[in-house]
This record gives sequence, structure tokens and C-alpha cells, in this order.
Amino acid sequence: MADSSTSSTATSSHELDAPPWQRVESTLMSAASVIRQEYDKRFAELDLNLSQAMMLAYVAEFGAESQTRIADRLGVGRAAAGNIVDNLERRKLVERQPDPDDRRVWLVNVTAAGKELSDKVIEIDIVFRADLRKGISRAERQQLASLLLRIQENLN
Amino acid sequence: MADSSTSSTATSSHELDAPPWQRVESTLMSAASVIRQEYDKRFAELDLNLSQAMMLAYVAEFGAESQTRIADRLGVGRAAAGNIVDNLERRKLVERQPDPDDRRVWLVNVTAAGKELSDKVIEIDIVFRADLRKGISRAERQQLASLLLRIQENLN
DNA sequence: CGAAACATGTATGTCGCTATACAGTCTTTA
DNA sequence: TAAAGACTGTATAGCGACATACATGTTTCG
Repeated sequence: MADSSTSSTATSSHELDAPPWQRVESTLMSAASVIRQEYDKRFAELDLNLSQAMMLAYVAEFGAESQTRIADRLGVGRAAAGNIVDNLERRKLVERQPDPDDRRVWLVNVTAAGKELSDKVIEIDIVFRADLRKGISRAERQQLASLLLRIQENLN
Repeated sequence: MADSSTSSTATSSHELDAPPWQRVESTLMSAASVIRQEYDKRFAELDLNLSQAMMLAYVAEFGAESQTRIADRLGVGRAAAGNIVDNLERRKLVERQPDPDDRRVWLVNVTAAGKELSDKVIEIDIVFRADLRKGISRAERQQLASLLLRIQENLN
């Protein structure tokens, strides 16, 4: 579906005559959307979407942290983070433990089953990123990241 | 909110030790999200979100086209496009006209008020893109677009 | 100590999009 | 011409995210 707009953005190399929805900004958002969709698609075999997979991998790596901290790290709101934890907890992939030092807080930790699934998440991620980077050199990736960060910094 | 994850992605220049949610792909999606939010924010003064603004500008430029074609051009589904048209039509910014050649089709056209608002949309877009590009050369933008397209093409 | 200010996690409502199914309308083809 | 198929726009349900409001618990400081 997005491919039609995708191919039309190919004309944005000369920008003067390109309408707003065919410019670099649109290409950027379109690329992000395609990547997110493909992530979701590949994680579907694990019955996870991208948010759940990221949460699981994060918790598996960093262990018992509060939901608020996880939410900040993952760039979602606290409510969304709570929902994702609810879902993963229902499937026994993570578990909530009370924080001994602060009774408001739940510390989220990975279970054995969650750790196992997390390994598969990381594996899929590695394969996907390799696919994504085909034909793109390390230097180009670094410049891409640098440009993206500079664009973001222009918004503060 | 996304800024915390944003600043953490700044460490992704050396990728080997960076966890999955801090890599270039995340930087890309994060940048897209920030751009979308800022677009919404700037169009809010016109009581439009990004989708509505894009639709309005598109219709103002290309005139009477079917909803399906507009949906394809804008990269959304037909149902979503219909909803956006509903909204803009309620506010008398666009109007639906029957296609004389095909009774299934509504041709969407801009009204005088819509054309006027569309000019403001374009103006805001120009200012925003100038802000976004501060300190980024034309050559860099072209390379950015090229890299993004190559990444997208790797997914087909 | 005690009260105000703050932090955490949850519930609720809203928003925008997708996917699906549908009725109405062409278009193709036998 | 008739039947099969394809296309258009819409209704509906579902998902995932956000903002807001709230109850609960904690910290600060007079």
C-alpha cells in the first residue's frame, strides 16, 4: 500500500517541483513506517509486535527496572508501557516484583521462558538489520545516523 | 517524552555495543516520530493534523480526484482517506462531487475556504522544512533521501 | 510530626489507522 | 446479453498509542 507513495517519492531528488508530500521528510516517515511494519511482520512468528519485542529484549538485558524507567527508555508513555507489561506478564514472559525500597514501584523482570524468547527476538533483529543494510556501507550508515540526529536536534 | 530515547540513541555511533533499541533503525523511527509530532503541533494552529493538512494541500493542488487515488498518493487506506474527507467536508474545506463517468466515485475538490487554508498549510510547511534543514547541506539531504530509498528497496 | 508536593502505576476516553466485509457500480468475457 | 469478476466508497471492529484523571504511596520541609 505504502509502496505507491514510496515509488512516487523517488522523484524527490529534484525538490523544487516536488509537492510537500513527496519530499525528504515524507520519505523519512515512509521509510520508518515500512521498517516498523516489517519488524511487526517478522516478530509475528513469535506472536509479538515490535513494542512487545523491544520491551522483552530490554527487560531481558537490563533486568529489574521500574515501568517508568522502561517507558522512558523505550520512548512510550507509562500507560502504554504498563499495557505491554500486562500482556507479557499474562504470557509468563516477564513478572512484576515489588520494589523493596519503594512500595509504589513494580520491578519488571524476565522469566526463563521470556529470556528464551528474547534470544529469538535478538536473532530476528540481527537478520532483519542485515537485510536492511544490504549495499549500504558502514560509513553511509554512520552518516545516516548523524544526519538524522542533526535533524532531530533542529527541533529543540 | 521521546527525547529521552532520542538522547540515548546518540550513543549509536558505535554500534557494536549498542542494544537493538538504540541503533540506526531506532534513530530513524524516532526521527520520523518527532517530525510527525512537530508537524501536528505546527498545523494545530490551523486546527489540522498532518494527515488533514496533507490531504487538503494535495486536493488544492491536484483538484478533483477520486478518494482511492488520493489514498494511494497519500499512503493511507481508503477508509482512512474517507474519514479525512468526511472531516474536511464537514468544515467546508473540500466538497464531494459525483463523477459523471462513474457513479461509484466521488471526486474531491477544494472549496474557496479550503484553498485559502491550503496556502497557509504550504507556508507552514516551508518554514518547518527550513527549520529542519538548518546546518544540513543540499548534498547531504540528497544523500539522506538516497539512503532512505535504498533501505526501503531492501525490503522488497 | 504533619501537610503539601511529588512520583508511580492504572483506568478511562479519544484519536487515527488497518483489516475486513459489504452494497453498489462498472468491466470483461463467454 | 448474461454472468463473473473487479473496483469504489463506507461501515464496523480492533489495535495501539496518547492525554488525563485518579488512588496509592513517598519525600520534603516548615
